[in-house]
Amino acid sequence: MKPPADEFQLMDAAAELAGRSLGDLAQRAGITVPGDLKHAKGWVGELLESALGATAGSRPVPDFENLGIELKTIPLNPRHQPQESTFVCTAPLINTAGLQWENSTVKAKLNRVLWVPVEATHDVPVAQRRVGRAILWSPSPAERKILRDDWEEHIERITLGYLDELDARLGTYLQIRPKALNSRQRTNARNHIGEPVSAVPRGFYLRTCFTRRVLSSFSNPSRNIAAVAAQRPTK
DNA sequence: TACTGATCATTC
DNA sequence: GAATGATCAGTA
Repeated sequence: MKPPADEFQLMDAAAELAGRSLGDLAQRAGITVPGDLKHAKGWVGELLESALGATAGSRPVPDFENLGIELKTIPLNPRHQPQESTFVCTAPLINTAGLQWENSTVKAKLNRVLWVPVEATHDVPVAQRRVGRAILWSPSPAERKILRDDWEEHIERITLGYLDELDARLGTYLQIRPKALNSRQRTNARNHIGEPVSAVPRGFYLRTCFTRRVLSSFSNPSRNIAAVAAQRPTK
């Protein structure tokens, strides 16, 4: 699939995928469907990237670089709600002093996201799972503020060298969790007195409750309108 | 059953 | 080695 030239081409391509099965998409792309995702955890995401012409590869930039749009597949449980957290990007553990939210990778990636829901019921064979309607989303001012506050709290802990305190329970919407080959992997970091130390690599993740909010606001128009209205300054 | 910490595959 | 794509699986 060629990279979309603009947002409309991307949305057309995404709309064309709605209702199709992963087996269908894989066949078109000439890709074999894995029996399960245990040893192919990124397979669905990569299939959708291929189907929509994403270009970023493994660089820390949005998938559709020219459009500034990030592609995220979102696994749905049997009730068709998001069932997993969403990886955003690697968390920096060194040289974090002076980092600003405005220049952060998190902000760049979440500024505009194409969410593509995909059925993820374990009982259903991977090939039979269907793609849902894609949503082109940007954070509301209220969401932006919370994401920024979360990010700044995490970065401050890292900058102060309190890595031991980094914990998935911190952060309202944005959390930090291990992002590694295994628990033995290490990367460079600094402790609270500025000495070089080794630490498990971390990543930023969006909590499941956050993606549930995002999707439900789109599937329930009145709720979405209410959310927008609530942000309008009263006068 | 929801959530956190652990893990798997691939690319550059 | 570090970035991407995530889901798995044990436990609270």
